[in-house]
Amino acid sequence: MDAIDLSLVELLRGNARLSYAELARQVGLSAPAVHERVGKLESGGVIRAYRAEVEPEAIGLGVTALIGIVEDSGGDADDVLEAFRQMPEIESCYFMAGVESFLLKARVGTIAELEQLIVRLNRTPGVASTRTGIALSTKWENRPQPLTPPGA
Amino acid sequence: MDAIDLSLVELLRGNARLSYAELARQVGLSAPAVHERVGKLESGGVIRAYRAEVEPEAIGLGVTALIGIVEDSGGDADDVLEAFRQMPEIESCYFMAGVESFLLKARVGTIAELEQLIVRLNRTPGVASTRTGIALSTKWENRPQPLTPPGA
DNA sequence: GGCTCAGGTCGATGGCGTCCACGGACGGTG
DNA sequence: CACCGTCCGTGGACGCCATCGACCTGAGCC
Repeated sequence: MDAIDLSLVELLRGNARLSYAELARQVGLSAPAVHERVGKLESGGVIRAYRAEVEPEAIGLGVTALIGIVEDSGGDADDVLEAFRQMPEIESCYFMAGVESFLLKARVGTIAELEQLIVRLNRTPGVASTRTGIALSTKWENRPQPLTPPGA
Repeated sequence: MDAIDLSLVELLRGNARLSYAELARQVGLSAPAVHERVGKLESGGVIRAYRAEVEPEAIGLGVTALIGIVEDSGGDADDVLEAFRQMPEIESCYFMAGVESFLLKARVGTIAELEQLIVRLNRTPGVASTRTGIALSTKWENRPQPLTPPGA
């Protein structure tokens, strides 16, 4: 992970469809060299995926909610997690410090679907209670921040 | 936005670096046709960006926090928003229903940096108080959910 | 019917991805 | 010091891909 790798990561976070030739020009290496570096970043787990970022409303997912989960004292966190994983509406899942063990970001089409999701969550074994906040609008999301090399 | 557009979006959400030729094979059109469709999806705002998804720890951003913001009664939400926008640590920003007007997802390198960020947030004009939760681990994030055509 | 337009296919061409052989820099070893 | 792997890069070659223009086809409308 040197400065060139960092530049490549930053370039690809900004635009994942840049060609290797273009990346090569930007970092001052040849295309095969860049190809190899990016390959190593991928297989080394630094780059996890390349994703198109889509306007959620355009694909019928207009409702965003953030849901805090309080765990049952007797429950097993792994089982709860597995149950969450089965629910495709849950886009993100964080294990949190605090009373609410999990924070979920969910995306659904309608408030009715959100209601159904919350019911399902509350019925899930290991879940004691839920607390839902609705996002009225998303100002921005997953904005890449400029990379400062570790130790700068 | 027909079924083919939806497939293209779904394919690109899964892997943004697919070639037009490969997309064409998957949806059963010619490459130029796919090229034109994807171009329209981009310029129509359905596809907002293509991003590489990076392991945050690998680029020195090991601490994830979710911060709720209570607004000052006298403040202007736009000014607050603009102040948030200037803080690169804030990756996502939702305008919420409820007492806490905003929910922020922030990513920093160390707890010390998080402390500094919280101090800056509390000093921001228009911000009455903040409430910070720390993510101990990210189970998953921005998982694309299977697309169901609107009305299915 | 015949016009027009949207949206597709086909063919050509220049650039790109990717494989391979080669070469210099570096560090450990007789 | 000379020697020799190893790492990491370059340059060339070749086939595939992106992209443009020309043409085709079906739907909607005078």
